[in-house]
Amino acid sequence: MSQITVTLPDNSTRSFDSGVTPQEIAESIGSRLAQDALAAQVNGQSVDLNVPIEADAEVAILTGDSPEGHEVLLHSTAHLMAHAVKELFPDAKVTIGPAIENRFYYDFDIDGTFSYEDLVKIEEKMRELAENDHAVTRLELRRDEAVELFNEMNESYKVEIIEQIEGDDCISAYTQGDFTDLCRGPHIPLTGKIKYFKLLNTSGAYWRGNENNKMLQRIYGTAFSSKKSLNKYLNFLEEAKKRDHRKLGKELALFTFDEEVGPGLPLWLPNGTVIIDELEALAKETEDKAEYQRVRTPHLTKGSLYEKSGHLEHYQETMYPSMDVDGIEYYVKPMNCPHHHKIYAAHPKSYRDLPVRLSEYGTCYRYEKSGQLFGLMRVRSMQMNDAHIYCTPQQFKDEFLAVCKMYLYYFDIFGIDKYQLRLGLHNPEGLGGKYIDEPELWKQTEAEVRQALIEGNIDHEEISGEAAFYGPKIDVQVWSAIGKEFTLATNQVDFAIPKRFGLTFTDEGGREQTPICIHRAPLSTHERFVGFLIEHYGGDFPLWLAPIQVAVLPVSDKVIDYAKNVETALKEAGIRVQLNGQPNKVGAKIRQAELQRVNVMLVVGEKEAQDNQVALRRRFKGDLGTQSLDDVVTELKTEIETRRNTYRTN
RNA sequence: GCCUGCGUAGCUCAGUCGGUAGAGCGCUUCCUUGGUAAGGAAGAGGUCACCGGUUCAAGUCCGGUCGUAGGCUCCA
Repeated sequence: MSQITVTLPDNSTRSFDSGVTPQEIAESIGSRLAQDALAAQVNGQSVDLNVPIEADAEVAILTGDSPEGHEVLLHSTAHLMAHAVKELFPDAKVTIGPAIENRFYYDFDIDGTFSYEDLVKIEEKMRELAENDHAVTRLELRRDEAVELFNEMNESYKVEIIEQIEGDDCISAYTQGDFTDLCRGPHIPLTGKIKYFKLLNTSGAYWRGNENNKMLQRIYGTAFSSKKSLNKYLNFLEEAKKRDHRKLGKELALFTFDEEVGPGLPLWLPNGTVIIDELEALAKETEDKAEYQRVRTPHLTKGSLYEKSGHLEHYQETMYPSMDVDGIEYYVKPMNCPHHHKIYAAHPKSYRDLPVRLSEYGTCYRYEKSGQLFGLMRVRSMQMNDAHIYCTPQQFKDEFLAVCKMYLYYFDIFGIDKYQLRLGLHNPEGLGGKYIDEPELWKQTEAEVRQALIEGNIDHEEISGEAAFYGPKIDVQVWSAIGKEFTLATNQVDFAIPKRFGLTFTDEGGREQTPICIHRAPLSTHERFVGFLIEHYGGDFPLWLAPIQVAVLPVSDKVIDYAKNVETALKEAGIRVQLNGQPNKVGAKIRQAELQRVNVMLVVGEKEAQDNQVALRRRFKGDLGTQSLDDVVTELKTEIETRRNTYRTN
């Protein structure tokens, strides 16, 4: 028998007989590794542990600690769950059951639904099947054999999948006990390797995600290779719930919804409005520096404008129904762009006027389907941090980059470091339908955008079929505390609508030309951005954003007059202050301030009153001793004015 | 929009077998005047989401509507 050389991840090499399996390699390294091994990677390809290796190869043994190994574990646990469901509900048909980030799911076609009690039973059955330690074996079939096998089992969804698998590759299935499932693999070798798992929740899910298809029943679950990491994940889910902006929004009295007002229509309470005002102040300051001009436009507009802009054609289902005014159709506006185009068109433009940058905190209304609404993150009335930049083709790259840089400037202020920039491109099949039919312009604009990003050294990912109907766009994705993904900032290039609106400028040679338009909303909508910030900060806003910046806590009523002086001094310095004059002990007042997440507490008693001092206490830092009132005011003012983001030290 | 769960005081929640509603926090008043996360007492506060049905009797059972939660799909 010939020998082969196996290279391990630490670059060490070992010799084995040809035909050695990853399991045997793991055993030769150590019994602990052999026990923990779930699958292997051979030359970067994930494979089962019992696949013979015939030639020299790079081999990595996968345990649940690696992302790839964890994925195998999750996927195998999905199979275990399907196995359990088939035992308990023989009429259920299996469909798909992939691993997703830290979780897995499996969709079943069953009569009725899964109840919470069913979940408990399924989990029990899974434990039983795991303890039986069934071998998981791979089966390789020709297409016709596979169709026959799954037809016999009456698994029509699997047959549909097999028929759509491309290429002539053999089709694989995995069997454990009485359960066989179509699957590419790899899988763990024994069900006994699955020890720490939990089913999380159920939901409906359309077959292939298409709402015209049958609704299946989905079960989500999770699995880990140790009890510790499972508990860590479950604990993370609990902690995330505490950061949920809907919960914190209620606790901190930031916003509310009212049944009689309507779903998706938030009411901003005074505390939340403070945050919005601060964001607007930041945006105005930044946009002034970048030479934007502010404009205002109406909430209502004739339908004919949206016919011209293409919104009625491309966007109508997310617009509120029209209203009849004097026999003419009007709509509440879903976007500000057509109005801004009209402002551009109000006066003739020379190339000397460009770029024109029009900004507005414009209120828009969008009819989102009821099931889509989600706290502040997806609402039906919203205020955008919107602007449209009109420029010459020569100016385009610089303007585009300046917009991207503005995102990064904001993200730095807010300490947002987990985000992903996505460049959405058109796909040629969508031309004339989803996308404006200008193939050459698409190519040219996309190339320029890509070039601008490269020159600006801005990391991004390109996604085909994700453009706006009038041009390529950049979305900045972020994740909420509970793991939902959202588009925060957005930035779109529009080479089409300015032409439709007849927007022009006169160039150096006296010729009329059409400007390019950049749509941009770096701070998203007020609603979504505040929702995101609540979760980002976990309710502990930096001082400049905090609705209540300072709480003044008199030790007793004897010093209430001095406490009022302190309050006045802070107010005069432009600091948002709350005096707690309740007849309580100072401990109780501190507790109240802490629960409201007030970062700065000024305790004042007779000692402080004597020589104009305050005892400073800060959240996460505790008692910081007595200081002069003037010094504290100066310090706080600086912290607020510089929008410092570093006070939280834990 | 679709599937499933939930809806009781301002908030968090209890309410068993169908017999007309409870706690803690918060709020108001009074007592206490205090030194870094809860001092004490009393009081007010409810169309049990809404509409209808079953029943001698409905917070509880049934149907519908609205809202909300978790998903599917889309999006700022």
